[in-house]
Amino acid sequence: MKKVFLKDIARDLNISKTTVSLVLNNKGDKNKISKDTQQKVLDYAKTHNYMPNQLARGLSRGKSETIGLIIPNISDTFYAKIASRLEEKAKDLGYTVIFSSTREEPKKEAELIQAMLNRQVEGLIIASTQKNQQDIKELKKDNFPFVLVDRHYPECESDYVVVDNFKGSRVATEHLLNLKRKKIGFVTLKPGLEVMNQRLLGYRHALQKLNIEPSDTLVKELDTENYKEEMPQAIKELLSFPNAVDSIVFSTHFLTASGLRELRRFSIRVPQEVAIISFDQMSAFDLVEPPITAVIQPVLDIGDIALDILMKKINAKDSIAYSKRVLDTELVIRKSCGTI
Amino acid sequence: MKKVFLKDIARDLNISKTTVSLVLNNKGDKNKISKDTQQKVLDYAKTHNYMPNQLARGLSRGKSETIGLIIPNISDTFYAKIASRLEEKAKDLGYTVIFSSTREEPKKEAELIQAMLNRQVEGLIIASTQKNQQDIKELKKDNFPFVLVDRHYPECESDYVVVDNFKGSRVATEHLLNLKRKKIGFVTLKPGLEVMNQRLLGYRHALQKLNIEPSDTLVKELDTENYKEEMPQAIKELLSFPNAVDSIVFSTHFLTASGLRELRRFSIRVPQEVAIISFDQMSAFDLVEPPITAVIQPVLDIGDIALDILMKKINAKDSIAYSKRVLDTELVIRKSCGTI
DNA sequence: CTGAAAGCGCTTACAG
DNA sequence: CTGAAAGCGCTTACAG
Repeated sequence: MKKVFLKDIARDLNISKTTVSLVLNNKGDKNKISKDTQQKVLDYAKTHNYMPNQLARGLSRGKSETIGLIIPNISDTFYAKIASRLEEKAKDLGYTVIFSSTREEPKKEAELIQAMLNRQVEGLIIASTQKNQQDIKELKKDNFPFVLVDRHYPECESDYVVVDNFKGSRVATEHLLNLKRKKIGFVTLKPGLEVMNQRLLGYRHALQKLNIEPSDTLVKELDTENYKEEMPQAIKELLSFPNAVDSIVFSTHFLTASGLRELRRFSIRVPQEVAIISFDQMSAFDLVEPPITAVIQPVLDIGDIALDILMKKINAKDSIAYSKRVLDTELVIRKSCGTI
Repeated sequence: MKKVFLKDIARDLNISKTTVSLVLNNKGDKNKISKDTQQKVLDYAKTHNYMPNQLARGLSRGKSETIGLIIPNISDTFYAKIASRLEEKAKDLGYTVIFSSTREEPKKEAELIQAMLNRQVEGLIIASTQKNQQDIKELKKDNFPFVLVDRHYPECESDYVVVDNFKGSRVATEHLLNLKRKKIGFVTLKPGLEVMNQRLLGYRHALQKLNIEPSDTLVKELDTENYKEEMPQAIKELLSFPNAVDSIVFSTHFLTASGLRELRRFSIRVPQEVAIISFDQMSAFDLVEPPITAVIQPVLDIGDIALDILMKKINAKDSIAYSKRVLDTELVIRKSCGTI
């Protein structure tokens, strides 16, 4: 199959490249190209399987029909689901998505944004490291279309779609309190992510409402890279004096999985001795023993809404107001918190 | 930040675009551009944050520095991991990866391949629907660099890196047999995927070696789309006359998860009444009760090797011999098969 | 040492 | 109804 170009069609049909291009872009009627010519072009293109070079087209029209997705890690189920959804939706709109992972490194995030811009993406969807306000501001200044997902910069106005982390975490903690748990531990990641901070605040708030002063020793902050190594110590400390927790809130799915492994190793019965609850989940959390009660995020909605907003931005001539969406989480009660 | 182009640098520095381009592409020395000029260009580029338009560059050089990844579904943990690995490695080589999901539809696969070619990807990594030999052959004929992962076409020579599904499944079944299980069911997807076929054959082979004739009623083939709806019936049939299985092999991770849910619903004790083993796994399979014995695939290796092969193909002037890699799986024994 | 010019494969005002 | 020409932003033989 020889590759066929515009000029080949033009030559073989004895017409100009202009005419061919117009017809192929459905601008034949508007430009009053005779039905006859149009048909000839269409037929030729079909039989010779003509396919335009998107690089050339993009360069010429100044648009690439590509959007970029920047996330911490495509192999995290949460982001993979968002990516999957975005890709499906975007394809329907004629857009391709290119993705890249930051591995939580702000430097990489900065590079990736640049790389994507170089590739002339028309818009960006970013789950930021939240340590890169600089570049986000830059994008804003250039009026470049982008929407933040999962994580945004509270001090820096922009389009975003996130989840109410504070509330989700508060509700989770209250669930434990309602079940008469008093000593509630909180296992999370080292500060740096506003998302995690909000979850911590939600936990604190729930306790304070009941006049329980949340002791700092009840909060364990692990390193994103080394959480598996640090988990045993964290769990051990939570289990012993002065903590001796009767329940633990884990601030994200992989911490829950890791924490549960340790609880098992210490032969702690869940939920009898220690109840656990997870912010966010993995696909087998309902099969785990006990099935894990979790705060669920509306992943698909996040993808849908983010793309909607982005497309609006891309297609808007003038700058339009920011869309700020904060979605609710859902508490799925299984068995890891027991009953009263 | 105004965007700056080659011509801007040339104008401001009073030199030609040629010189600027040469310097920026590290061809300054080779072309004997004076150190002085080079430095000026570099400085200017740096301070003005010059970034080349990749569309233009790609068009001009005839290469896009992009590779395409076509998979059934990016939100499947298996493919997500491959994607993650590929992306990381590719980035180091200066390549961007664009991905798209086929949702197991051969028609979509065909479209996606075309779309990627239009975008001038330099190579393709494909986990095919295995119902699209047509397009694969086309790629071969055009001598276009591509490597098949996870699934290949046995009758159609090409580069590929897959796993020994037959052996993996045989080993899994033998594990059950060694534990004195006699009535072994097999839950898989409807025919169409050679991968699944191999796993079925591996299961059959293990039984036949012990002169057990594998009854067809022991094999349940579910629909990829509706497996959740079909699972209850399948499990029910396996549990009752004439099957009354004492163990089940599930041919892929999500079937295992779904099947286990049903076994629970029927209050079947695993592994006492029915042992289960899973081909492929999910991240929480070690936390499930009982922790699930599984055949593990070397995902990272698949990604690494596939990319290696692809890059070799891309960089080869002449056509080179096909690389056909069949990797071994690993049996991770946990508790879902019990002991003797 | 450096530059003018052609070319990559398209699109699109503009002219007739 | 249709075409010649310029242009998108680069790269790269070629000439001097």
